[in-house]
Amino acid sequence: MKVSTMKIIFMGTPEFAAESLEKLYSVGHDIVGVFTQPDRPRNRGMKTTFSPVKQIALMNNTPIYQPISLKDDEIVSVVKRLQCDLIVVVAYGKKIPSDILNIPSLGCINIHASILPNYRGASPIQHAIINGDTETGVTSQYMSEEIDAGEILLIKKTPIGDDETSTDLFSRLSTLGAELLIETISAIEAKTVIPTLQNDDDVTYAPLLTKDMSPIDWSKTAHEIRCMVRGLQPWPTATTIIDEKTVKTFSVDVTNNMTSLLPGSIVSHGEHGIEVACSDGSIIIKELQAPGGKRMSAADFLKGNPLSTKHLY
RNA sequence: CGCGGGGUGGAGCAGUUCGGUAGCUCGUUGGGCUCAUAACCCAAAGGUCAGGGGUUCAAAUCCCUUCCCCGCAA
Repeated sequence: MKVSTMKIIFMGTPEFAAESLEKLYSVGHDIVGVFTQPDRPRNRGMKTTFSPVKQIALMNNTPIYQPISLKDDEIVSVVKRLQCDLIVVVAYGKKIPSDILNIPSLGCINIHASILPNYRGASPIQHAIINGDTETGVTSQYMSEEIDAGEILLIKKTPIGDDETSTDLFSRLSTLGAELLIETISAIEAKTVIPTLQNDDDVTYAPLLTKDMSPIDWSKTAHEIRCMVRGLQPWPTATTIIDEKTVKTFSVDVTNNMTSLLPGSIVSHGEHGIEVACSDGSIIIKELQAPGGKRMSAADFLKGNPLSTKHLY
């Protein structure tokens, strides 16, 4: 793809954003500065690790900025001094104040992992799966004060696979988002895109996921439970309690079996997994993870953990 | 030095509190049974108990230490 280079400031933090940044470099844009969240001690052992975006920026010798807050006159003047044409924000992790949004001549664009105005907010990918949607996508927008409420530039759609987890979708949409970003920049440059206001009537939100959402509610339908299990990965993950152990469930199948047992009752268990009754039939837990242990098939789990309960919670 | 769980034949686990014959559910291999089916029966092989050091007549088990895995928290 032929594009003339543009001076761009990139703001982003996680893996999802890193792919977009890589694509910008590979297409040949001039990245004059990268903003990412400050290094913090994370993970076991509290070791400080660099964000995926920072790692990419380091490899390309781009100046990196990790301000604690963007609402800072000094930061505003730093952004001005970089003299960029465009600011690109992908999963940065903080709101961008209007003082900064107004700086670049071509504006400030953002890649969001849903078909806006659906699923504004922190977890669009997971909510699309949890709700059982069959299609999602990525949207590029001009940024507005209100989060994810800007004028829409371009949209790329993709079907959601029946087996797909949020982890899978994250990976696919980060690639799709990177492609959309490049196309959007070209379109802005060529002035071939007409920004469209979002339709307020269609707005939905995808709030931050929390651990309270983890426990599986067996009184839901098999389909609903399966969507939760797929959507809540890799965090916070759907859980259930087997013999007083809270186990994470990673993979479940919907069966055609009808059962009169109460939701949560174990219908059968063995080589095929653990079959559990829900409101409209049953599902089979195929892959799980016990406390302290690794992820394994339900069949393996049963070899060392014979069930003594007849009910899950 | 953030908190905690774990490492035991090929897989999943018990045994560690209170040191004393290496155990369970599977898998594998051989045989039997059956019209047939690894469904069932019989038998066998397979282990540096994560690594190193120490205590002891004796260590999977107690003490010190290194490495690796997992969860929480951020």
